[in-house]
Amino acid sequence: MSLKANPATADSGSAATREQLLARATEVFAEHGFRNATIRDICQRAEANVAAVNYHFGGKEELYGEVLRRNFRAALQRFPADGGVRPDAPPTQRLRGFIRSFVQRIFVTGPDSCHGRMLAREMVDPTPALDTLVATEIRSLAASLERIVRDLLGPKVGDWQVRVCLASVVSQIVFYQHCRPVISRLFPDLQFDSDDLEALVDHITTFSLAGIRATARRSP
Amino acid sequence: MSLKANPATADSGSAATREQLLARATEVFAEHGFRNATIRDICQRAEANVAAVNYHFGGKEELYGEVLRRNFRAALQRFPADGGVRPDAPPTQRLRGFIRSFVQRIFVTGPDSCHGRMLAREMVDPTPALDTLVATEIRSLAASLERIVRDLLGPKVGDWQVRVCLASVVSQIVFYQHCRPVISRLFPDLQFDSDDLEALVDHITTFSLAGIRATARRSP
DNA sequence: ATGCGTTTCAAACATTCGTTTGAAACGTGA
DNA sequence: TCACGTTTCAAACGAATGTTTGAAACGCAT
Repeated sequence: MSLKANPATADSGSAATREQLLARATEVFAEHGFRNATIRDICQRAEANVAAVNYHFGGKEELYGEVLRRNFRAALQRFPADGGVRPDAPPTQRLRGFIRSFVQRIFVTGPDSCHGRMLAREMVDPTPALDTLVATEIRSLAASLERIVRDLLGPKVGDWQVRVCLASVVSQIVFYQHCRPVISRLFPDLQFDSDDLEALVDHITTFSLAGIRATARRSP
Repeated sequence: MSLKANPATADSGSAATREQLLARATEVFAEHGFRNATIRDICQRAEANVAAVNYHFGGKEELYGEVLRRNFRAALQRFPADGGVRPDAPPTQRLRGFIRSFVQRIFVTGPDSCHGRMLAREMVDPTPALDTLVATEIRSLAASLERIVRDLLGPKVGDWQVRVCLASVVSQIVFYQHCRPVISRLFPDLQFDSDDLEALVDHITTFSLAGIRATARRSP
């Protein structure tokens, strides 16, 4: 609060430092989580001083919040929730689009892969940033899947059945993110190239469609 | 290595201290994970000295390994993998038994709930203890589900299809463990009493059976 | 070139961590 | 009661952490 100015409006070399900090912090937070990530590690990779984070963002927590929001939005922009399928397409196709985009967000390599790992870490050590993320991003994502599932289930199926179907669909996707350490140890030779990924999308879509229809059949 | 004796054979008050350390360490490791759990916290709850962990177990990591193995076995003993269903029962019933036991292990309250949280933490920060756990416990658990799924899929379905079906079944269960922070934020009023739990087992079983059969129909 | 707000920097601060240490307390067989 | 191995304890150690600090370097309008 003492000699801190308004770095947000600065656009000289300061902005470059800010960008480097955000980029490297993304890596470090994804690798170690919020708590175990160290400012020194971030600043070293960004070739900045240890005080840079506090100067530009006010602290570790504020930096983390910005990193999390930024990367989630970037991933959602690269792989939109609808998977490129028109809203007026039949629900089976919309389901496939949703699953396809979600799988891509999970399996993408490179910098965009960080958001999934950060989100996975939020599941075991939630930070205040998760509340914001759920409210601003995840809730609308869930709502878009809910519309698809409701269209598939029909109007007579209750909210509870809808919710557990949502869970059954999403779970099959995020499983490959959240349980990777067990999967890779159980099946060390198992890998997913881009063809396998399409096959995986097919599988999850088929599996889910059958499951949803069976639920609809059993419910009313 | 200096003045450490052989505490394992001691059965005086020393054994009580050891048990308290194991019990309290279970709580603390489940709450904070291996890295963020502190020996001081554990020893304070166990009403023991900070040096007790090093004396009785040799270090934090050894204590953690013992806690993890112990609790996983305890949960698996309380809720056996087959769910109390005979091995010669039809595969649909065996699937339901497997799912039912798994759901109970995930949703159980009290001390036995710790092993699920610890395992969830291993998914984002694997420790050497995970390798042991996969080799000794999880692999056989996966094998027992694989037998069920193979019986349901039939002999003509390939290994890849079997594996993704395994994933689809297990994922729906562990989802409620791994994504609880998001679920509770999306649906704050959602809770699972014991009736809901049975309904959830029904749902996952129905959903999975339909999914597996659809996969079998599509595969050969 | 000068002055001033902005940005960087090395150093230090206050905590917290796992572990070690050496002595004190304890328990038990002789 | 005594002696000795076992267990507990308070204290301290060394390393690592987020943050603060005050000065130095920088950049640009005047």
